[in-house]
Amino acid sequence: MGEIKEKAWDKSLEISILERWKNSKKFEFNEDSKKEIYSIDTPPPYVNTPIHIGHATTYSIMDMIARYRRQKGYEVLFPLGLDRNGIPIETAAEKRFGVSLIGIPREKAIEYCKKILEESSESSIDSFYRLGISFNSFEKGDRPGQIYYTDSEEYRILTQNTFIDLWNKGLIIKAQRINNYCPGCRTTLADSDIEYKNLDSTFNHIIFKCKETGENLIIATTRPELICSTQMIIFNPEDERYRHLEGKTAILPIYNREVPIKAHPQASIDKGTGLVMMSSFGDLSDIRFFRDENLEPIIAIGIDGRMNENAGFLKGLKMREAREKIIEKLKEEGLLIKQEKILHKTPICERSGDEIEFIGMEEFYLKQLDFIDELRRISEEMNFYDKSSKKILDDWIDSLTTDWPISRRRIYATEIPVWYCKKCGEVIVPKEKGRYYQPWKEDPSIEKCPKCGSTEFIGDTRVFDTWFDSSISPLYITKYSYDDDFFKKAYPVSLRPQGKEIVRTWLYYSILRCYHQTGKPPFKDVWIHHHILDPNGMKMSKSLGNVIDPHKILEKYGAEPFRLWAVIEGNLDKGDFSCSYERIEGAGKTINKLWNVARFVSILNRNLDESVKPEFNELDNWIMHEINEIVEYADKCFFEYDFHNPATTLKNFLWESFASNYLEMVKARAYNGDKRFSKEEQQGALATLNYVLQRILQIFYPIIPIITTKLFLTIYEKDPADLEFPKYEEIKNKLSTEDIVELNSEVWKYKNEHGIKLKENVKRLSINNKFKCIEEDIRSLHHPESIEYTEEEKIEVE
RNA sequence: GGGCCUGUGGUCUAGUGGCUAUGACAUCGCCCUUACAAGGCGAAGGUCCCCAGUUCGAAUCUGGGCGGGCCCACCA
Repeated sequence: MGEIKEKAWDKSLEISILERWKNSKKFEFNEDSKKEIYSIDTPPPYVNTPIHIGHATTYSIMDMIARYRRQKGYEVLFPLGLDRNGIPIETAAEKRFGVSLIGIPREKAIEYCKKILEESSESSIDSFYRLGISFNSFEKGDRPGQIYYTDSEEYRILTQNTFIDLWNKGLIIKAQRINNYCPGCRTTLADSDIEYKNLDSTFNHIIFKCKETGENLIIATTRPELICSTQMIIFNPEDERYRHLEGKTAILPIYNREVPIKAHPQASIDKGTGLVMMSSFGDLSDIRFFRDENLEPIIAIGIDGRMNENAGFLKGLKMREAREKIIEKLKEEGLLIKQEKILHKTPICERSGDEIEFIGMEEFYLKQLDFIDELRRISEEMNFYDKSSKKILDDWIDSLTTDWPISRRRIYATEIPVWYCKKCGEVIVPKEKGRYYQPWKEDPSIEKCPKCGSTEFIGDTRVFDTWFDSSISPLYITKYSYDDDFFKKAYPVSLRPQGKEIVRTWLYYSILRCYHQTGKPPFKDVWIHHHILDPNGMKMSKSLGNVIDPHKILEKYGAEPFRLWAVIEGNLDKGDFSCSYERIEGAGKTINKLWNVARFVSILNRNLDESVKPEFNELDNWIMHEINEIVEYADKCFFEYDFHNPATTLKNFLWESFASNYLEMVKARAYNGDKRFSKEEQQGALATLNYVLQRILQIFYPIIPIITTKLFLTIYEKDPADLEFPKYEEIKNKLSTEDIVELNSEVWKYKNEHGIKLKENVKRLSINNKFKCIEEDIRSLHHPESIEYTEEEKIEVE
């Protein structure tokens, strides 16, 4: 038994515990353990950006999950992965070194990316350490539980292996399709890479001619540069104004090409002039329209983002320039009769912010539309926390309309392991798995083309979409294709914790990819968290400049007030909540209260006498009963990833029931300075204090592990990490919390109103006879000259 | 345009049919009480967004309206 010396908890005390964890390797994953595995597929944070408050919060909660599961006897797999592939790394390198990675030798470009990765130092790892996150390891390596990089050879090999599998199963298609294309990143994008933004645009009213009647047809469009690729003019079938045009022909201005006019419900009567030019392609709806109507697209924008020969005099211009030029020309010729400013929901690239174009290109696709029913079925097998989050996934699956384009014309990512025969164009995918392929700089491992016998090949220069990598993290951490025995034990992964905003990417793609590889769902449980907002309830974003750096919070308050705040403030799987410095500070008060309660108990423990058998009274039974109710409640909630409600309950218990009421009433008995109590009664008080305190510390341990470890080690010389989660014990009690609180409150109120000091006497106390069993405790706290017991519930003080 | 969520004292929040609506922060008053003044006790503060309905009874259920948020979508 040790005694707590420091008068208050201070964040400087955190370091010794953090060091202890680091040095003891306590949380390392033991592959040989006989325990059931509980695995967590942590979201790999991007390495070149420091973690923000949302990361700090959600990783803290993941840590609570991991620690609780260890208390419950699981072997917990809790690795940290770092995402190091993709466009953000390239962009960072371009910015840092002032170069464009496109157009320079690829080796050089990769070198720049590696340099920026080295420089980015992994400050996030230090933040996780300071938050007390109990990852299995803080060292990089290939053993289960160690830190992994998504750009490591092992990870990239796994990505390529899965591609080879998919290719062999016929699930990869190479096809020329219309794609989302980002002119800034110069690559094809999936629908999930796109967001919509309200941008200013101009509605241009332009004169077309009807060939048969010679009348002017006024058409409003935001994309005049696409007149050259227009293949049809439509109006709504209900639109009286244009019904006579059905089946007639329109003549495009400037280009003088003839296109049919047709009634079609996609045109709405009250938009623009009611006449719409259908171009290839102004937006996604056009793509569907051309497909449905069997129209031949005229592609006018090239992969360099410039107009091509189909645009005639606009050839070579960028889209914006072309728009200006054609507007000028239309004005000159008197064909532009009106311009109005509108806000237009414009598809833009999530990464670069450039406006998306729709361009036909040959890309690799992973089939997904054929599997939608299966994906829905295996999604049913996973438990969602909170349940309502599953709808985000269902909605996304329902809205899929195309297969997943997985090839990107970029540099720093996993290479697509494909070569082409120079002579006949045959696609060559390597047979051998387990090697890292870089087709842009090496030859395939075959001598000659199986089709034409040619010996000359050309490697594909493209890479995979970053999600094609990160979607197999559940396979990687369970050593899929590297260690079959381990994989069998560890897959499916127990938990996927992730943000709601990447349900359509990370979660969805993980389900798709793992389904293709294993036929099974990747996870047992999915915990979807919402967002931490700024103090004004606004989304935090770099552009708004309202991002709160967790380093500042850690420096000011330390990890523990922050961690407690993260679960007290709200239920992150039920909704967003705001970050607030005052509340974090407020949580610090509870940390300090816990410290002092424990300190007080540790001081009272000087009176402990193991040789005396403790005798418990109804006050002791009451508080022991109460803490056991919380043990049971917390166990149930923690199991379902709810830390908020038990933390709130336990916090109130600590302040009210335990500190303000039980401790105050039992002080005299625990000291027993004037020997009013028997030795057995005194030991009953001390045993109860320690019983309750240990349980409080153990329930709080997953949430605030640093202070609870410190206290437990000092007072009880045990590490709570080595202890099981406390078991519920049934303790019969006669008195309730309401009884005790009401009694004390009435007396305190009376004394307060009558200017009587707390240790002074009151004349008479009239209380229900149920309190008789704790008479001495009541006497020693309130000092009544006489006590009357009645049948009434009413409490009277005089 | 569609879907989901949401509206409770100054601020945040609990509360899915029942006594006088929970708690925290902030405010005010009193108090050094053998741990904690980063504490204790107490007080003040609310038309539970609005309207209508169901019910003996509505913050809670239903319909409508207003406000806020998020996601999705083919508006030229």
